[in-house]
Amino acid sequence: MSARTPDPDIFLYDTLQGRKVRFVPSTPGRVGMYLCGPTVYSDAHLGHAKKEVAFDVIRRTLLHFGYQVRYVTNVTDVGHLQGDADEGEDKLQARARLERLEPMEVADKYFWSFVRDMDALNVLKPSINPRATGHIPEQIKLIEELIARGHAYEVNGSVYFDVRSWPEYGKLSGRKLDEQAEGTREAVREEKRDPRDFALWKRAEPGHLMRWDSPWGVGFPGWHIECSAMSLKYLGEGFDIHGGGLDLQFPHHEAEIAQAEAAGHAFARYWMHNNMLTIGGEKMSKSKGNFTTIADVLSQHDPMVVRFLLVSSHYRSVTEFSEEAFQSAQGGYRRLTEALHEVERRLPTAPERDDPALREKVAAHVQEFEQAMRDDFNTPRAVAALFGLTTDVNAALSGEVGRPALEAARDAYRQLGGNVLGLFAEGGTAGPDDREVVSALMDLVLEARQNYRLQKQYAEADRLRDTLTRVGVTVEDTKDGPRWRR
RNA sequence: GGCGCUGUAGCCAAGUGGUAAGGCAGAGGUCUGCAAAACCUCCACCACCGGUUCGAGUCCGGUCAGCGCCUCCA
Repeated sequence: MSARTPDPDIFLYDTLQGRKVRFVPSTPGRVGMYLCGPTVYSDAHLGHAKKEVAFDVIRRTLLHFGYQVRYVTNVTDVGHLQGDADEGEDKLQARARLERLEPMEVADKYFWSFVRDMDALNVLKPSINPRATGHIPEQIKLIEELIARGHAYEVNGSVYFDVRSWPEYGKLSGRKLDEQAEGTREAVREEKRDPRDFALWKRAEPGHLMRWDSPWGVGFPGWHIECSAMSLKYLGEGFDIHGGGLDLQFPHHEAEIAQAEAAGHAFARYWMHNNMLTIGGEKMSKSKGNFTTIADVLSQHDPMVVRFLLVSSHYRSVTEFSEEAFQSAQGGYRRLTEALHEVERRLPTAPERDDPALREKVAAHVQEFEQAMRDDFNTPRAVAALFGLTTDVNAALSGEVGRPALEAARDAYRQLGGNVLGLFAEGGTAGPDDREVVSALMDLVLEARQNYRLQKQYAEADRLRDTLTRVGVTVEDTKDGPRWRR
């Protein structure tokens, strides 16, 4: 499947056009994707996980359908202020003071924390992972281009984008250029020609730690400019897909487009936005304080189950997170893995006989899955296809199944559930040595229990099983002998 | 207030006008020493009220409820 020609029939919802459109990359067979990454000043929460997994699945789907994908996602390690206008500390600096660290130590700490979370969730590493602080010259250059073209102006060492000079401002979010931005502080509003103008560069006040030289004096870049500069640098003019959270649509993405296009650069051709993750019906967010960090969740739950939960709803739908939803995901996920493991357990000793009926059913479910993913990456329908596959596979497994059909089933699980949805990462904290020891011990215990059972000493047999149950090991008696799992 | 989205079974969640996918939980059955897993069967007046249509969860209008963005937020 990896050598197939790129699939021409992928449809995705483009926020810019407000509808589902056929996806046609600018260069046949290749896709350039940019995703707005985290600001690394605190631990990532489940909302970030939803975004990262959503776009990871999109990337994996494109790979599955034969595209070569360059996936760029940034790290925002410049602390931005509370809005364009505020003075005082930025978020990184505030955190640094709290933790008695340098701002860049904070950035580094939470960057690596983010990397760990993503690894656990089986999110593929980005092709390129640029940091904002490493691209100050690129940002300055873009700002200079904007000034040269008359779309930006400098005031007191700060540079603002001139919204009124760019009529297309608002095209992504569908906002009219009526009066907005009432909340901007007076002092800064006076610097702006229009309250909706946004900062490209801010002069650094005396206490501000993160500062760089620029043509306009010592300062730091505005929030939006980094993404325009870095996406263009690594993906080129008119790259294919730009993604991010729905809450970034305005003003962040709107500003990104305006900056890039007003400077004369063709920008992203398709815009994709994931919806929010909610808890108790409300958006999980740092400012609301109703968040659960990824690390917290992973200390309690299997990361693959977390991923399964996220993938069980569509990326453009709100995902409700609750303990009950999680329990449900756990049950469903186990159903899939049990079937896959049974298929793989049988494979080495399977007869050569062909089972065309099962093979055809497997192929039909593969079709359903791919069709669902082609239709704006409809993961819930794709997951349903995996369950359909599982029902047919389990039914067949009640008898003897030949190797060709088992291989077809295994490939379906591995390629679709594994490669595309990313659900079957080989996790486990126990090292290979531990696993070997555990396996040997379990063989001994189960053998002992079988002896009790054969002698009808069920009390003893159950005592062994109960003890194992207490430590989280489930024992199952099957026609072929006992099995265990944890 | 402006713009936008959503309301589908106890819970989660799909749904391209033609008598409601899937999962979890639940009920009954098969299998089993008992269990577990698996399999079979059962389980929805699609928020409400109108309208369009031969036919609407799906289109249009209205009502109610909730949510998001407009300020940092994935």
